[in-house]
Amino acid sequence: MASTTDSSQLSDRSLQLFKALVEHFIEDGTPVGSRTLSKDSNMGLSPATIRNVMADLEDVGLLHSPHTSAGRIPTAKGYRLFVDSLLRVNDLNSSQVEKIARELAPESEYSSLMLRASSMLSDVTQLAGVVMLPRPKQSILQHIEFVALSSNRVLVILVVNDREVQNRIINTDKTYSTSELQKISNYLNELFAGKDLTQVRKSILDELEKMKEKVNQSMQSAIEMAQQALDSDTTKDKNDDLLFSGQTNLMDVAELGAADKLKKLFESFNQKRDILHLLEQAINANGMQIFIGEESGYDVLDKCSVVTSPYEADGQILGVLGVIGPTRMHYERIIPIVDITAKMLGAALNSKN
Amino acid sequence: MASTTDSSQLSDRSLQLFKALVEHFIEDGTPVGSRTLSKDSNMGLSPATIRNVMADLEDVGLLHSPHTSAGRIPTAKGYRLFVDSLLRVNDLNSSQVEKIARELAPESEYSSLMLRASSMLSDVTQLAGVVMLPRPKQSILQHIEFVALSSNRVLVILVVNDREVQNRIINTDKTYSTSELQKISNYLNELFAGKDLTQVRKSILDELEKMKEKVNQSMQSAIEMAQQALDSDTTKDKNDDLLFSGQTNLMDVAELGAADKLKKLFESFNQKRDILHLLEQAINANGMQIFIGEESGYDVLDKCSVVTSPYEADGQILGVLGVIGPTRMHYERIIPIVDITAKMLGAALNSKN
DNA sequence: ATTTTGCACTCTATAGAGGACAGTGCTAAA
DNA sequence: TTTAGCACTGTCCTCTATAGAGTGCAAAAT
Repeated sequence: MASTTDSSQLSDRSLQLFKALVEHFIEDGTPVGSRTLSKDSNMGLSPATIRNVMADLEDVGLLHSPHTSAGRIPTAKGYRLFVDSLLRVNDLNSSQVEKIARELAPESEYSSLMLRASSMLSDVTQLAGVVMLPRPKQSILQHIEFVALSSNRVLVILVVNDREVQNRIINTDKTYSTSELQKISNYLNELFAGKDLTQVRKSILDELEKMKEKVNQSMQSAIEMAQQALDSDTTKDKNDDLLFSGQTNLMDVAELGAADKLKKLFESFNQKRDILHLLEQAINANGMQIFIGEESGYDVLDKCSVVTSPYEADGQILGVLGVIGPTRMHYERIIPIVDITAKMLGAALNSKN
Repeated sequence: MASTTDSSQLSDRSLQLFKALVEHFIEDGTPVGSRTLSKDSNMGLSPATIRNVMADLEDVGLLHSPHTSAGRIPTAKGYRLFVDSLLRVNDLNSSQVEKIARELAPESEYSSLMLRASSMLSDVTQLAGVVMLPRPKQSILQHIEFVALSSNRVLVILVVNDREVQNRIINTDKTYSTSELQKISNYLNELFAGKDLTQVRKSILDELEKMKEKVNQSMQSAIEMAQQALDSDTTKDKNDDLLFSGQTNLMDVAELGAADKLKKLFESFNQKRDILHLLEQAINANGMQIFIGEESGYDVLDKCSVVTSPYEADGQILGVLGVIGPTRMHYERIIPIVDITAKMLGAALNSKN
């Protein structure tokens, strides 16, 4: 078999034709035949010649024929070559850039900013957008506060990592007054503010140990409440850090029209698990990342490509964002959009500090 | 025209046949013909007789023929009659009740409880579930707290209505120390805690007026910060009080298979607006409410029915929940499920106080 | 040696014809 | 009032024929 997987052995002409074919297919969605390509490529080659080249390209696994008398379409491997080596990315026109910049204006609120990024991605690409929220490696406790609710219930508010506010309700054995709670807050803040949550948890255990010796009623209840507060620490639900939007855009993509396929895709959006895994891979690779069809390793993304880019502020990678669409997408348009969105989101977050 | 819209003039026999027809259609999904119905209804009537009755039922607008030689299917009006007068609701088997009770155990956290209610609805009905969160008519400010962030930025935390925590970031003209902020918090809490937010806003304006006379620096900055804090009051995003789940269940409902129709439906789930309006109607009606097809007034819900029930705690109606599915659904099964879910959710919320 | 022409061949998509089928409405008989 | 009989109508399925697109290969042309 001459099917060496190495595409570098292909002639320039072959590659040029291949590129023309992929571009045509992305535009059209129908298999491309030799006659069409002959006209389309403008290289003064007859269909017969093109046929020979195409047969070669099929041998190396870049093309595939749905059936004998159809034209040819790119395989996943073909798309890979196209995207990696052949593609010439569009410049964004300035009105689009402006639109993105406007949507991601730094003055907007944090959570709505992320939401906006996602919906903007889906809007301008007409595909599904996704943003993976920053997941802090450490959780620095900045402030803890207790608010008395009705009988024996206390609302705990934690400010973590300079921005994130968590709250939960704990049940206490007695009813605390506002001033009591304030004393407790003050005490705990003095003790724990600025420390990492895991560290805080450890300290709490230590303190409880000490308690056994010198008994100090108010201090003790403070520590106990802190323990209860951090005990049920949800530290942000793992499922809450993925923001989808524009899924419905995928509903009129013909390739995914199998209904059953689309349903599975939507379900995996809801469960988030698979997509999360994929994006976690993407966050570790530096820079833009493109997963094409089967090669992502997830069946549900069979005929889909995912274009991702990490976004960063202060030189730190915070998360990933991207779009999900059919393998047959306008990469030359999508890629720069994802790229610039990531950069602008980073910039917006940067100016927040 | 003899097409008096009043169905009470129909004979018992007609109604009985009508009921049998609807039941058959709900089971089958295919138009029901006279022959089928003759066997199915077990009334010893020949197809010809049945045909006569069916023609009458069509005249009154309860049935409809897709084309000359198809059987008949119920119209929206037909479903209405069926649901209102003919339907005999199933008893729930105890294992299902148990499952619901387990899912809605009162010990679980508030927000996850609501989420669970929604996903449970979609799970047991295999349709789309929706829960409208309680939207308090008044917002009683219970506690206000300021936390210093980095340079000139202050995190404001509002506790409203005994449970709900809002937070936002404001920019200040100077950097406040923690103790300064605490003083301000204390001052404002004393002044405003327990009052309604709209009332608080008014008071702030009054106070600012007074300021002009007796100048008190610290008080002034406190009031100004409060103003800023409440100014950008999002008071909960209107779009955040609808929880959907199981939308994908609708994807294999054949009636909605028109793809385009399904897309529009999904889009209206995302925008939430229409569904919200519908549920707002449902909250005002007392008790269970069923919207059938076109009669809801929203095109997107063309071939859909929405079964809703308000849920209440402490004798107060808090919100609505329900399921969305094809008009051709098993009402006798769905209705009691929605009903009991609403009751159990209410009970779970009740025991929270 | 490469490219092109010519040609037989293959597969798909589309349209039309025909029949099976389901169900109707109407008339006349029970 | 109900039923039987019957002609009629629309849908759906299957079969067939045909046009069209595209291929691969062999032989001719460059």
